[in-house]
Amino acid sequence: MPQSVPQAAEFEQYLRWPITMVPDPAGVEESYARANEVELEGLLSLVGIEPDYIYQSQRYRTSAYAEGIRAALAAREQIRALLNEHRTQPLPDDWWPVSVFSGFTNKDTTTILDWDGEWDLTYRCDESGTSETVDLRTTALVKLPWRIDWPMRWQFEHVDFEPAGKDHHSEGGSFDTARGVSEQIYNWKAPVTFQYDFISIKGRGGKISSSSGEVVSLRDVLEIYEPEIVRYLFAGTRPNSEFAISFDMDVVKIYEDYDRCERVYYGVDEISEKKRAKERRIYELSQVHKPASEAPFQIAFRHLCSLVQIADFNYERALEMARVEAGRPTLSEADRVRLLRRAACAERWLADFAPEDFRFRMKTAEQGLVEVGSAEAAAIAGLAELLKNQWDSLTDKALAEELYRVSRDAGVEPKDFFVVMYKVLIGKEKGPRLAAFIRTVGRERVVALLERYSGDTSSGSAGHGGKGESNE
RNA sequence: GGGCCGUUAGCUCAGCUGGUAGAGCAGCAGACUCUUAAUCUGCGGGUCGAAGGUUCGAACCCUUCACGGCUCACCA
Repeated sequence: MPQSVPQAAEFEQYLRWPITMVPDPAGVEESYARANEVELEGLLSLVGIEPDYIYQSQRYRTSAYAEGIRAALAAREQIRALLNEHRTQPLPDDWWPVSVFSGFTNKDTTTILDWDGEWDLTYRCDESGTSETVDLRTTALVKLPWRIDWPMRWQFEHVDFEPAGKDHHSEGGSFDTARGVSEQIYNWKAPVTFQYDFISIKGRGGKISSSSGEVVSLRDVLEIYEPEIVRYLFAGTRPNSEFAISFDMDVVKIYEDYDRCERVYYGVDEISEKKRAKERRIYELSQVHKPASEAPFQIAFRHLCSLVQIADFNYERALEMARVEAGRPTLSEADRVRLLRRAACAERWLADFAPEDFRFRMKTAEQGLVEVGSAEAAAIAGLAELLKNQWDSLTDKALAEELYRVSRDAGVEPKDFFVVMYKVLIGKEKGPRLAAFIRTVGRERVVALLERYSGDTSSGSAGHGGKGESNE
């Protein structure tokens, strides 16, 4: 019973039913099967995949496969022999190349009694003990098992290209037997194929496991990665090699890799001609829409993580900070849309997967003060003074130097001063590189936080404390 | 048991149709005293899992072996 079904007990009754007849647990779609289709189709379009869908359930429901099913029945012994080639246990004597759902209980617990050589199939419902004869041309109850269903559909839909996972491509796997069935029974040449490897998930903190039943879907991936980057993961990896979609620190690296690929594509980064051609192609394949004519404005993911937090998760403000930093007059609408989504991914990642070191929240003037010693208070006051008076002339580098000067003037070890500053600004002992951080946060906000320490002083002491927990 | 895929610098991996090996991260050093995977610069010699073979020449081809992982023989 999948985790996505909250009413597990109530749904017990549908076990062994065709999934197309099981109701949607959410009560929205016509069936559980359809609900899953709708979900997937919606997600696929987000990454730019918009196929014409063929619904097998409709094919079966309308008896479109009647000919194919009859052909399988007629070739019963031939198919049995083909399948037995790769089986440890030969198929039992009463085996038929079809499976039947009971018209009485909807379950697949049935026994086939007879086939008349044409369209009539007689079966018994094991639970009710009732028998009936159905016509293949009108019934929706008769299906082909996978290894026969697959080749039958190759012929029916005229499939000439179908890659598949390595489970199908193992010797004796379903592609193997399907090829035989397709060519010998259905007179259809097996499609061109290749084998792709599996994709795994990394960095979800051990929660993901088959035993817990937690499943990671494209939806989860898209909460962390932009659609283009999801495509990039696939475009940049050979199909037949395994890779993992990471939710841990690798996320930062993947974003950086993608951004570099983008810069190469637009000729911003120089690279050898050989590699360039490859990177360009990977970039093209990664796009959901046509690549823009101009290089998009980039904000590094890791930097955006900081900006988004400084801006208290107001994405627009985060982008505005980045724009100002980069000295750009404006942001194009396309850039805005893209970066807002990236900001949302950053927030999601910070909340769910980022190491603690990445996370912080700006202190507000309403929050209580942290304890600081008198010397430290003096240093803070000195810095506040400096920021008020010389803000416009301070570069990152100049400010960094001033930080040392200010703290030494007040008789505070720079190392301790940094700790105090982080506590004052974000309530932690560490944080982003201080000088650049202060400049990004902005004068008003920093000064407002610092000036609160100008008045009375208490005799606290700045404590130390190791902090090095990382999850793995 | 069969099949597939790996085994390249500490780590993660690139190396197209063979010409004697590379990128990121870490690490080290330096940008006046530094703080996290948000700055910049310089530095890395690893018997390319092992042994044979083909070749003028192999990490890339062939054979065998070792180790690791996945997969099939139930189901869609």
